[in-house]
Amino acid sequence: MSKGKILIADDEQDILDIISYNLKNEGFEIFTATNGVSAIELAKQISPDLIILDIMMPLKNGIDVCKFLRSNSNFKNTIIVFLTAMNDENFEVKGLQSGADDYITKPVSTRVLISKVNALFRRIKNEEKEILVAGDLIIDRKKYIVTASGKDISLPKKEFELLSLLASSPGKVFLRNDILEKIWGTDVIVGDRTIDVHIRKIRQKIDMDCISTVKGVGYKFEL
Amino acid sequence: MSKGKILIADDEQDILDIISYNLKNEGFEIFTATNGVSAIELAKQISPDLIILDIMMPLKNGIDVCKFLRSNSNFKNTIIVFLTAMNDENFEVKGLQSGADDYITKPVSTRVLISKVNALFRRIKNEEKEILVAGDLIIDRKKYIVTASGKDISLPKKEFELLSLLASSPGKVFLRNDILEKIWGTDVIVGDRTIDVHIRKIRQKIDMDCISTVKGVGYKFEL
DNA sequence: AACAGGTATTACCAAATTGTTATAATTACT
DNA sequence: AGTAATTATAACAATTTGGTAATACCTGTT
Repeated sequence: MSKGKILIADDEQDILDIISYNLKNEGFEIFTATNGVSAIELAKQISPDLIILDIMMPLKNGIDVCKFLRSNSNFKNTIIVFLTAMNDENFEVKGLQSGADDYITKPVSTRVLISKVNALFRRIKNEEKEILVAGDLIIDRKKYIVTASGKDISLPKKEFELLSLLASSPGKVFLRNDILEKIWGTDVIVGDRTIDVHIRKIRQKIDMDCISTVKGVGYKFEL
Repeated sequence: MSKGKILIADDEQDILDIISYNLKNEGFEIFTATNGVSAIELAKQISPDLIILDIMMPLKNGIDVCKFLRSNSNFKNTIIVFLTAMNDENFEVKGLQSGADDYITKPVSTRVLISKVNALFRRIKNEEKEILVAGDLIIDRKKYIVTASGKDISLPKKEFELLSLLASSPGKVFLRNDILEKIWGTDVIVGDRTIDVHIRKIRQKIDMDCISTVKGVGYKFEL
């Protein structure tokens, strides 16, 4: 059984080859596309676990592909990451805003690539884990209890869920919309500042510096 | 009676010592092995409830040990977890694929270790136990009798079942829905306040402070 | 039919949680 | 540096939730 299906889209054949080769060696099942349109086609057919998208591609660029996929509920649980050139600072934000989970900067070493991919796959499993551990923080989803530096902290439901969500994918930036959808649901409408306030309360209660703000995008949990 | 048998296999004596010490303190019965082969031998002899395996060990590595044990029906219900070094991204996935239930990253803090192990044990601690003991409370499911601080308390059916359910996984928060489903069944529809009232009666009768409310979530039994 | 034990419902109250608003602080951009 | 956009904060308001006690309902028994 393969470790998972990965779709890679890039217009440079060399890059496609290198990445494919290495990830195949790691035991992943690899599919490739050389432009945005065929990336989408292929994605629909094979339902990959992870999609690696180059930004600049013919027919449809990576960001548009990502937006399209994200708007399709079939890909709600698909991990999408971008391949970006080192210098393009902007794409990082744009990429994250379009709903990507992470990005990888080109050129990328084999080792980094592999460990990133493995880390991303690990995330899938984390979301349903009973106990999340991050540094000094233990989040016990069964007991509904958070332990920070040995002290039990009881968070009310919303705060707990929010922290739990963020901590389920350390490093991943969660868009405000995603957070709203996952914690509040689609039908409930709450004001703009609601998330901030909850984030603040969490930061206050567990006094660790582990939730950081990514302006214009969202929040992420880290270390 | 010990809280359970744990076999720890690691080639570094230091780690063995630290983990053993802490888990013994927690009331577990500890056995150790320093290589894969003797881990298997020992496992056969003592039938541990939980096996903690280092990946890199002499003679037979942790993954192979795990695969072997999993192929043996005697160990179908044994919990197997890996100890992995932080940087070994690969092994986590491979480990889980080989049939392990979880993994613990090295170095691990005492606190994390203990809560993980306890959580794992909670998994096997069946909800079908005949007699539940929690502190001063004895719940005899066959006789339908609860004894608190030596005094017998007779609870009516629903109250008994409710207490019995909560006490079957101390610490775990039971959602109202779960409770309704397990005690009342899916087809019966009862009002919103029903659970509360029963909880109240239980609290009243056994006068201990052992059922706590997690607002918006449910109830849990503790100490 | 009246009773009794167990179970469910209701309505009201208190309290915790959650959401909003207005204002300050920060950041990003020109 | 100045401006606009975004986020942080604190105080407040609204809502939800659970606790409580009294009451009604069932089912089987006498």
